[in-house]
This record gives sequence, structure tokens and C-alpha cells, in this order.
Amino acid sequence: MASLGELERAVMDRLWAADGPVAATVLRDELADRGLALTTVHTVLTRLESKGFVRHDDARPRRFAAVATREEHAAELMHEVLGQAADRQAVLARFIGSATAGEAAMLRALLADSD
Amino acid sequence: MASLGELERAVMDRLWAADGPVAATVLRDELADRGLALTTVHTVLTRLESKGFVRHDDARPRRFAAVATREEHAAELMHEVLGQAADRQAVLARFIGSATAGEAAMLRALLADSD
DNA sequence: ACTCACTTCTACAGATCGTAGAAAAGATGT
DNA sequence: ACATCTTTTCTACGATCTGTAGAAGTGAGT
Repeated sequence: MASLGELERAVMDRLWAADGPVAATVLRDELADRGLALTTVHTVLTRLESKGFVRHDDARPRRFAAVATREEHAAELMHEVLGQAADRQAVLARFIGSATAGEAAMLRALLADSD
Repeated sequence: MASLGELERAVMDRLWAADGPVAATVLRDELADRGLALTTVHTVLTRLESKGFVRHDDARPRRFAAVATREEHAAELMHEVLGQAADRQAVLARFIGSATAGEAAMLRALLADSD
């Protein structure tokens, strides 16, 4: 999966936080502290689209939305890292070994559920 | 964590596959299909060192070794992705939800062990 | 038709990465 | 000790990626 630059990441964060498609102007305003030009936001959105993270409708002020939720994205990344390793068991062992107690508990609960 | 380029990744793969520190010439030979100059290998190794992935001894033909094992590295990446998310539980739920049966089994076993 | 907002196209500077020559430093044979 | 060979470090350069935005194009309302 393609990785994200700093600004791209910030834009994705806003899209993920939004509860629906948002217009570029809204994103620019939400990122007002950066003082970005609207075209900058558009460029970033276009790049995020070509990376497959974002899509837009064709309404007139275009509305942009993340293709996956933040959680889906993170889970996908985790699977990608895991899948790349030859010895998945060893990776998972390390992963569990360095997980917090809370994380381990969550995992146990989740694995129990899916029985 | 810094990310790796294509060649950097290939070099790390060799270092991970090796069972001990290796000299630059060995790496160049292992990557012979790429026809790299020895200095190129050195440059990459130096960069990997500054990113904290590799270290070398001070013997005369320097020996390079990965700082972490491949599995540690992967597990770290997974934790990094997980840790970045606000709602870890949701990410883990997705992660488990899209895990293979084998992965789920491994996780159950690992979590049982650590009881 | 004019204007104004919105969108797309093009551009550019800085960082990273693949690539390696040039120069310096250390080992080796005689 | 010297000349040579190997290894290491320094410097560089082109390609790609990312942040940034101006310029040009398109559409919609008055």
C-alpha cells in the first residue's frame, strides 16, 4: 500500500473524522492553521484519490470521502505487514509478546466472540 | 519508524536471512542480479544505519547486521500502526475480523500461553 | 454575457532513494 | 618501506515523491 506524507495524513485524518463526504473548502478551513491555498487541498485530494484512499462524487462542489474507515485502514496495514512476513507465527508471537495487557484482553475478547 | 526503499528493503531481507553479520561484498554478491557497485551497497548500508535498522562492527572488513530480527521489525510496525489509532479496539476488531482462520488460531494459542 | 466559485493543469522546491565515482584509509606482498 | 589492492567514506546526481500554489479552464447564477 502506498504510504502517506504529512499533509496527506492530516487530510485523511479530517476525512476519517468527518461523518460524511466533505467539500475541499471545508477541509481547507479545518486545516486553517496551516494557511493552505484551496488548490493545495485539491492537489492533495487528487493524489489521495490516485493512491486509492479517497474518492469524490460529481456533485458540483465536489465532496470527498475516505474509501475506508480509519480502523479498516489501520487493520489493513497491519495485515499487510503481517502478510509480508514468511513466518507469521513468529511475528504474531512478538506482537502479542509486546502488546499491553489491555490489548491482550481486547484480543482475547474478540477471539472469543468469533467462536 | 522510517520506511524503506526498494533496495533498502532488499538489503534488509538479506541481512535478516543471514545468520550472522555479513560483509558488504557478500551482500553485493547476493544481490548480483542487480549488478550493484560495492559503493552502492555501502551507501545503502550507511543509510540503513542512520535509520537505525543496521549496525556494524569495527572489524576490518566491516560486518553489518540487522538491529532487530525480521519478526521483531514486523511486530514493531504492527504496534506502530495500532498505537497511532485512537480507537485501538476498533482496529483490533477489524484486524481479527479479516484474519485468516490460521491466524486466529495462532493468536488464540499465543494468548492462552501468556495466561 | 459576466462574474465568481470551483476544478483541473502545470510547476517548482525540498526530501528521499537508487546509483556510483573520487578520495581517503588500511592491509598485503615483496 | 613502498607500491598496490581492498575497503571505507565523501560527494554527487538523476528520479520520484510531497508540499505548495499559480494559471487556466469550466460551470452556475444573476
